[in-house]
Amino acid sequence: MLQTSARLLRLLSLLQIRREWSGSDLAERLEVDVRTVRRDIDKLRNLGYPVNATTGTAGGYRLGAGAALPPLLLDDDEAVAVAVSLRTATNGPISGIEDTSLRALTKLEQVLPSRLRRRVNALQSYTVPIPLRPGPTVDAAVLTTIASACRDNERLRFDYRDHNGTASLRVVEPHSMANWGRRWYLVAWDVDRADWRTFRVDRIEPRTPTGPRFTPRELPDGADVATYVSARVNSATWRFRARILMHASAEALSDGLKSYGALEPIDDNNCVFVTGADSLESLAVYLGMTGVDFEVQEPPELVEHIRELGRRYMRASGTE
Amino acid sequence: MLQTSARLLRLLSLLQIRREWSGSDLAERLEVDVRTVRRDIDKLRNLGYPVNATTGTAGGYRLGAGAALPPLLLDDDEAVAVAVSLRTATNGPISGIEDTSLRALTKLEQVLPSRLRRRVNALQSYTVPIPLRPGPTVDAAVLTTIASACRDNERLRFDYRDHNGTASLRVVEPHSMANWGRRWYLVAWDVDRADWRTFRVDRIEPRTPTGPRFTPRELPDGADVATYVSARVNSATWRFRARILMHASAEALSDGLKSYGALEPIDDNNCVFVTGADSLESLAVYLGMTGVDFEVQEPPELVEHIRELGRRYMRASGTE
DNA sequence: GGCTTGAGGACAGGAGCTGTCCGGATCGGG
DNA sequence: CCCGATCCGGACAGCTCCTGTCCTCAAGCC
Repeated sequence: MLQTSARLLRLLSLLQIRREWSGSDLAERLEVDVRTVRRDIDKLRNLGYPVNATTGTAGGYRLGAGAALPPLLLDDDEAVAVAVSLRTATNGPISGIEDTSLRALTKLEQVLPSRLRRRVNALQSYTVPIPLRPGPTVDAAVLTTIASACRDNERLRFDYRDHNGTASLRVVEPHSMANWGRRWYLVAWDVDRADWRTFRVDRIEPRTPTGPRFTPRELPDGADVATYVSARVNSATWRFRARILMHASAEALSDGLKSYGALEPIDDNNCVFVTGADSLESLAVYLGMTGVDFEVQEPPELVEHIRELGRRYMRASGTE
Repeated sequence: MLQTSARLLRLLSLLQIRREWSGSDLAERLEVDVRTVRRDIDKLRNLGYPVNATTGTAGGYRLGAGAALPPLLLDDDEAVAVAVSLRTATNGPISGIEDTSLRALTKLEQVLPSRLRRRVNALQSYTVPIPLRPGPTVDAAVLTTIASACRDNERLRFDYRDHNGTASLRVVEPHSMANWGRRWYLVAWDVDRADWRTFRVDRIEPRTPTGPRFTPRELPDGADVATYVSARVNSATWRFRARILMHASAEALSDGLKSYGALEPIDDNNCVFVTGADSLESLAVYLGMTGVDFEVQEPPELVEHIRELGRRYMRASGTE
């Protein structure tokens, strides 16, 4: 019965909007009898969604936290907020959830009405262009395009700049994407070259529309994606590797720095911070945030950037 | 029929997992006849969800973007990713969606199974504690607690430090929260003081559990929340206001700085950057990111922080 | 103890769901 | 050009189960 199913969804939606509902309130909103509401609540419970009820004068129904997640019923604004947040998270400061965020984002964007998509894009343009972590950021729209193609086994055409800067047009059968370090990689079968290739996503410019569907291939030697990608890009994750002697204990710095690199304790007043970066400028700025004195051990070029920054600050403070 | 409703949800879920499904695939997964699948697809269409179908050999069903957003069916990992992203967004670098993110987050956390909630908290602890924007950050857990209480008309008890640092225990009937500048404010009826009060959320430490429900009151003079809050906190948004003379054109800096403050053009090589901050240290660091020479016009105390930062960089580069 | 709220059994009428069988339309490939 | 695969939708019979009504019981709150 269409009415019944739709009503169940509406009921779930109502229970998500406000915590506590009385049976008669729900009956009024759903335009059915109170008895039917009770039965619907029962149905939800049978479906695994825990609806807690309290009797008495201040009684009512409330949706609780159960074993499984009920379908999320978002309104327009909320959907936009979720999409924008997820887009930021795929480039974001929290490591370990980039690929899952991307999966959720792909799911959401597939069904996002176009008027909402426009709002997401508009809001996204306010994103802070100065990355908190050094390194290039990847366009979230590109990520979702590629992720969809991977998921749906659709051929992909894109312009690619390789590490020398030479451009080429590629037609590939995308296999999967991997998040390594701060970068995204696409593993795909290059149709023209008839071989497997690994592409850096920040160098990809997809062309629309995507191509026809294909039957997926196995990776050579039955390798899984993580090992395959790491074997190929391991060495080249960062342009620069840096070692900094910090004049503070490893514990004191741990909160702020541990997600950016490794801290090797020396004594109560010193430790070594090992990290990587693509841009020495941003690394130099970042070191200033720590509020701690430091000495650069590697790379020597970093010293020059730090001296330049120091001079700029001295000029700004009028102490040449 | 319970089976039917559940099957509709599963169908919607399947259509969100993969883009393209053939009718027989769906029939197999749902363990019903192909004819029933067709009827279910029809039901979804009647419910307003656009399911596009293509005929022919490479045909199939796919869920399209329609007028309304279908219920999102997330798996565990995705739900965690969404929650973490939203939590970050409430403190995040994108202005204009904080309150909506919070609403969506409240919705999600209410139904989040506890095992997932633990994972969200674990991941959240990796959040970068150095804020990109100057100013205190607010704990997302506190925000959702207060937002729930506002939504459900439940009394709230919390410890509060006022601007002098004196602590007090408050019992309030929360009315609503507002996001102003980089801060969160709670507008509430203070039960003990029998009057309206505005609290800064970053100074609130909620006590559990929340109190009993109450019947909501109107704000005095029928004011709306935005004007009410802005009238009270307008002057005190930032601890410091700063004017910086930047040695670059306003256009050149616009991309990076416009969301942090106002840029007043002077000529092709100079402009004034007007902004606010709670911490002069972070403002000093932030100015270094611009890569441009500058002079501080206000406040004078900022100069000292900049000089200190400059000295630290000079020491680090071995140029005392 | 009275009031309010949720829980749930019984029942009758009817709405709608399901599987089966069928003919039609469209697309792609041999 | 034809064949096979796919989606589309009407007809029909059987039967599930949904809905409103009426009723009794249990649990909180004042």
